[in-house]
Amino acid sequence: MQLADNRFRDSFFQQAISTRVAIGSPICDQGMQCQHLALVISGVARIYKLGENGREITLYRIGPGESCILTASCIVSASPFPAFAICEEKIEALVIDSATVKQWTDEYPAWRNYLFSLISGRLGDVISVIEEIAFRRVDRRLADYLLQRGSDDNQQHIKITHQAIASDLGTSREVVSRILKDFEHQGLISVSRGQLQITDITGLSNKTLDHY
Amino acid sequence: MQLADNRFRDSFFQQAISTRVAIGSPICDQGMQCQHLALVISGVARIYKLGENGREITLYRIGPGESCILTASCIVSASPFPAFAICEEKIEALVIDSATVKQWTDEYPAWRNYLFSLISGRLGDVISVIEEIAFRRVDRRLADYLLQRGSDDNQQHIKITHQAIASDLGTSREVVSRILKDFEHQGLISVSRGQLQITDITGLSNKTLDHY
DNA sequence: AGTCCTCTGTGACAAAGTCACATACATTCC
DNA sequence: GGAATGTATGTGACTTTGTCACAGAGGACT
Repeated sequence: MQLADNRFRDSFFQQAISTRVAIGSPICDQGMQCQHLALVISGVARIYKLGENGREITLYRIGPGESCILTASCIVSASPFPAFAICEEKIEALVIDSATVKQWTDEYPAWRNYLFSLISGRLGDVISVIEEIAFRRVDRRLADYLLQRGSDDNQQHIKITHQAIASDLGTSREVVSRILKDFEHQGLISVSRGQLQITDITGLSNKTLDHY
Repeated sequence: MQLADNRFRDSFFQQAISTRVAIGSPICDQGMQCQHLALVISGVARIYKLGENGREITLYRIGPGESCILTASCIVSASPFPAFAICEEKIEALVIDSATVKQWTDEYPAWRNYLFSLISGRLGDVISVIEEIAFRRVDRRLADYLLQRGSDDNQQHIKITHQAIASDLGTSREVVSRILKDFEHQGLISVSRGQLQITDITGLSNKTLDHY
């Protein structure tokens, strides 16, 4: 977002309250009415759905420069928050109360565009999730997931539990464990408690292909 | 949407072009850049995803008074349309080109709010779809689906093929056929070619319950 | 009657999810 | 060091869901 408008910049720094959220803390719970919009400066939040069977699925994550658009969407349409949000990496954020959000939306085009583009982006994210879970096999999605995670750190070393992977992909821990073991037997990765290592990137990449 | 603002009303009727879409016609294809926003006056459009295996899943439908918010989202963020849209019931619509949409968004608060609430609504719809396919069993979802369809016409008579149901639910035709046959054996419905009849609403309602 | 075309049924199999456990690893506390 | 505790992973049996390759069945039209 551009803070080109001086008036807006003033108002922004006047209204925004800085906060910190500790890792693991819940941010929003399903059914909450959102009174504030949080703009993330640093850290990561994970937005997810919780099924009655206890399974989870990650809808998307929010990083620096982004803000929880579900919150914004709730504020604008005054509907309850339809998911859960939790802090994954220590968050610094600027908090703006809902009345101010609305006011800015009326007054500042730049702010308006920022909100619109955030919502659009999330809508796209969420539709991608649908495509994944509705049409793609778990082993291929898992391969994709590992490659993506591995490319963060360029050592292809990933520190995560099977349960956490399952929660991201919206499947169960047993399924993840089984497939990881398969991958290991095929020499693509090596797994140990709470972490794993990709040993054959090209081999793993082939596993992501949908046409068998 | 309120047309309270006279200036807006004038501009609206000046810019909006009336169109009709025949049943079965495609409206948007995946990957398209949207140049227009369509406001549905009458009729229904179905927005869906298509998997490489040929399966489909319905994201949501658009009825009178609504408009394809994906289109709006594409216009605002200039990204390609991420799904398919097809006309299910003969549509009358008002078409507005994207430049006008943007202009109105800047000028008219009512229009802005309308767009925001549409996007929020769709985001909610799509998240509900995720919840369904990620966590609920197909038989329960199918029972829900039938009850909902049946309550349109209050005779609980539904004219639809198994394939169409499968496309709505994001599963395959065989699965739907199997479960429908189960329901029939349990005396809940009776099926015939291209249509079915609910014979035991309470029995079918019990099938929707997630706790076994 | 026969000829299309679409819709539905079926059986065998593969993939995914569930359940009830058994182990294995890591940390902390004697 | 060793025991206890808590979390993470492994496993087998089973159900549900998805896939494939067909076989029929029901209408519509000549």
